[in-house]
Amino acid sequence: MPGPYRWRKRVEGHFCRWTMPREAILDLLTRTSQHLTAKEIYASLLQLYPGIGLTTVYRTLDLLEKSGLIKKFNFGRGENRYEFASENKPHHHHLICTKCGQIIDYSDFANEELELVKKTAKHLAEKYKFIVHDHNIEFYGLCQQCQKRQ
Amino acid sequence: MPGPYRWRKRVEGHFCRWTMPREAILDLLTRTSQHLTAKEIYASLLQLYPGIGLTTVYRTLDLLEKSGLIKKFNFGRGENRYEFASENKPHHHHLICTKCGQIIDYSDFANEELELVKKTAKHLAEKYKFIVHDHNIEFYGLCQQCQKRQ
DNA sequence: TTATTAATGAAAATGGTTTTCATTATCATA
DNA sequence: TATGATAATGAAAACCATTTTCATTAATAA
Ligand SMILES: [Mn+2]
Ligand SMILES: [Mn+2]
Ligand SMILES: [Zn+2]
Ligand SMILES: [Zn+2]
Repeated sequence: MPGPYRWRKRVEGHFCRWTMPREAILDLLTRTSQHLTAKEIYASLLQLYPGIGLTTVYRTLDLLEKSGLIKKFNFGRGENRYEFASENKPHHHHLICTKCGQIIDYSDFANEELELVKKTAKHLAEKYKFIVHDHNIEFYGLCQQCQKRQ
Repeated sequence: MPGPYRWRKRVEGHFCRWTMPREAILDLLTRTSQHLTAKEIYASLLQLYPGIGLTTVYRTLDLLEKSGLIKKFNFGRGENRYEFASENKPHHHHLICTKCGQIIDYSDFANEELELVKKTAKHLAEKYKFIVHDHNIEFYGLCQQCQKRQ
């Protein structure tokens, strides 16, 4: 019920009404570096905001994604994961451990990668008349811990 | 019940027993250029093999994927899609239309891409002690038809 | 303050996938 | 070729992330 609505101004125009659950969900995502599922977000907010519903979490995540404030990922483990996105935050991709599910953000070789991505996107636009809006790059393998334990 | 079991020899060692459903599913995937869902495979085989069960399709796809004969993709539309994979088949990535779901294979700039991927993988191995086994690149956007209609 | 109606949350529904379990079919062995 | 051990199958039920429904609540404009 409280809430200074820190995000209201930055979010104006995207939403008809700005509410407590929306504030809480967006705020949580801006504070964590993790890639959370809807259930994890729900569980985390339940302490602060006992009345919140999982349905609202799903609906809010959809809205936030559609307005470009967050990004949705499916790392192939059944549930979607979300992370905050903004212009300030540097463009990055993911390293996914196929054993434990750990996700590492990396942005190495961002320039070279961007160059290749741009070039490819331009080429694909010509060859297939396909307009590229976004791209996704991910590496799959084993994290350090999972290499150790066999 | 018939079936010359065309794939048995190439598949030896991966499976305890080679069966009609396994032959049929693998054969279908080698014959199509599409990225099929379990249900699509099931529907397609039902004509040829009326007794087949969707459960078996799911189980077989898991096995085929684990033995590296096919690849599993989640293009963010709820169901997984599968495609045949082999050394002969050139390495490629995907262009996904976010409106109609069409999937286009492309392998342009494969050399440059592979170079960057290798370099990045090596760097990530050093920096994060992460062993890269595979990678995935996809472009999202609008196909030609979907650009036209609106 | 009030009225409008967008947003919420509980419960039920949905849909892809997995599990269970009795039956069937494969294949090594005789 | 016949046989037995057991891997594989398929129908039904369970599972689980997500969506839909609908009565209630709360945000905002007037
Ligand atoms: Mn990330
Ligand atoms: Mn493909
Ligand atoms: Zn790991
Ligand atoms: Zn399209």
